[in-house]
Amino acid sequence: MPYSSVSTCVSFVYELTCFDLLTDEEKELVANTSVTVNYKKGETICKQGSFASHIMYLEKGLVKVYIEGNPKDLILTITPKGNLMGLQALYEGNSIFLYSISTYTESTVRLIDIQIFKQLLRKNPNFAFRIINILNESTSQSYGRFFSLTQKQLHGRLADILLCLSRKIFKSESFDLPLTRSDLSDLTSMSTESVIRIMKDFKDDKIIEIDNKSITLLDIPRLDSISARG
Amino acid sequence: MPYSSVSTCVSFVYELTCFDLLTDEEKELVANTSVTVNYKKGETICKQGSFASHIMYLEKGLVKVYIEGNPKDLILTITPKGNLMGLQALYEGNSIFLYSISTYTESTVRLIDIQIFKQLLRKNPNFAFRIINILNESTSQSYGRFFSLTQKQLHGRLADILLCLSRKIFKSESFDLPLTRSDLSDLTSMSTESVIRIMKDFKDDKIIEIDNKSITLLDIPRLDSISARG
DNA sequence: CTTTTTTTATGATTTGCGTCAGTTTTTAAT
DNA sequence: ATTAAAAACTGACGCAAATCATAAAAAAAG
Repeated sequence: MPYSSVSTCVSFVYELTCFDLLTDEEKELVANTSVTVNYKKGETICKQGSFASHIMYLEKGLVKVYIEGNPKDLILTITPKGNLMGLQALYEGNSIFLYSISTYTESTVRLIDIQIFKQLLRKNPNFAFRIINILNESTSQSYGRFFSLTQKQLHGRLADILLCLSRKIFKSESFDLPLTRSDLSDLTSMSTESVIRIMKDFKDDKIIEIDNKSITLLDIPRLDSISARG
Repeated sequence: MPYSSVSTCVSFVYELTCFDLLTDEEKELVANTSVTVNYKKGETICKQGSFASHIMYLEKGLVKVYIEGNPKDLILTITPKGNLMGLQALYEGNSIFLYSISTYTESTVRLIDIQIFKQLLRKNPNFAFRIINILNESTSQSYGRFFSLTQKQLHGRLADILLCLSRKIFKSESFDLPLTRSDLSDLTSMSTESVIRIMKDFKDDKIIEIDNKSITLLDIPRLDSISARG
């Protein structure tokens, strides 16, 4: 199962910094032309289909990137602080957001004018190449998630998400989840009831421990095995 | 249903030409350092997980780009001639293919050394920006397919694929399918039997006409409606 | 042309998982 | 503290779609 080790929930690509590749002059240009905005929990940062005037950099918080659907949305990634968002809107012509983004927790976003960003791409090839790297890393993760959601059944999908949250977002086998079971059901493309049932299965099998919002992964090898078997 | 109009099967992004942005000198470099290779029907062009030494340009044929899974593969896109493949392997360090590619029909591929391609990206910012465009267009289509496969049920998924084949690949409402029902089942993430049954449903409802390998879309508005309803 | 293999087709059976309906617990608001 | 609302949980039920079994048709190989 080649994709079992690939992250299936997050865009954590942007630990690849890109701004350090800019000249001092270019950095200053970005600093002078960008602004930061605060969002409360649950607010929408950008809306699918709307005109993309900015590239966004998440300075603080946790957000979801999702395609709006009826009746259910498809969550593409969870993105923690330190990451660029909206890069897929970079086109030569006018561009629109492919997805909506809203916050799980209180967040701070730096808005970088997309024209200035494009200008940097055209002026600074190393910067452009770095952005290509970031886009490709993001695509790689997107494929991992794609595979998980289309080829695995419920237990495998939930195992994937728990492992990914633990490894990529919280970097600990024990963490406080700021997501509801309903959020998890969106993430795994399953019903809320199924999330609850499978969480209970995992708990009964001593694979995880749940205390209210706190989750501890007790048996990661078994989660990996469940993920691999699908 | 916002993604109903998005293509759900093909990477047809590369009608955006990129080579015309190269200088004559750069074009010559590509011409002198690349080779073409012929593949028979069913052959593998590149293998997921292997070292990516080349970017590939499909000069002739029809191929599938897919993630290998057990027991079923996940087809990411169908790609017709005139398109670049393997761009997602562009990394600053050594890179591996995220997916395998194999041919549906006899195909010809131009292999462009990945180091030379990277060199072009670093030297020619307009070229690099065009590649970003192509990658983003590809991602956009990938999301459309992602949405289709995860949020729609069988009839909607098959309608999506038939519409996409008609509009993007064959550019006609009548075409000879070089794919088997089993290929279609891989494309739609359903069982072969389900493909056959739903094709029959569509045929009985006079939505499509099937004569052996030849398919004609008789009622495209209804297919659109089935696609939109999921 | 004949045989073998692949593909297409169809019905019967099973099952994974969503939906619904109702209860308990937690969180938020007053 | 009290009430209201949201989230978590549980069981019963139904259905979409996979699996299984088997046969017919088409394609490929001999």
